[in-house]
Amino acid sequence: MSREIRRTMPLLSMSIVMQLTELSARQIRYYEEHHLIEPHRTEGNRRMFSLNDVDILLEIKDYLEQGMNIAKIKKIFTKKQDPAVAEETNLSDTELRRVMREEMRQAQRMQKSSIRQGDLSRFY
DNA sequence: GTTCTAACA
DNA sequence: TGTTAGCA
Repeated sequence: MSREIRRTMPLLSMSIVMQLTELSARQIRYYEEHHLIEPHRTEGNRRMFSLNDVDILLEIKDYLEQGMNIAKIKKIFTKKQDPAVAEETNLSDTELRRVMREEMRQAQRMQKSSIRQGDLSRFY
């Protein structure tokens, strides 16, 4: 079985993922709405998560605990999947970490901005 | 009993 | 985000 399949095979129920990530069902569904995860659906429209989904959720949880809002987290994940950025970061792990640290700093600066987040979220 | 969507305090 | 309503 390929690595990709093991990673994306849908096999986890909502209740399991809730315990694994310690996130509420409300939050998990909300992050799906924002295309941060893409769980499969059963015939009965029930969500089936993959290990990859759980991985992403745990990462989201980390960023959340560091004070980032969905808009900023969304931006980071979008950039991560961007082919151009992927090529840049492929230079080395060290470089990738540098880029991520920069993302974090920028996000935290935004968090402290006097301008209301609601207004800024549109641009991210 | 569990999960889903939609909507509201 | 939590929570609740009404379904499947």
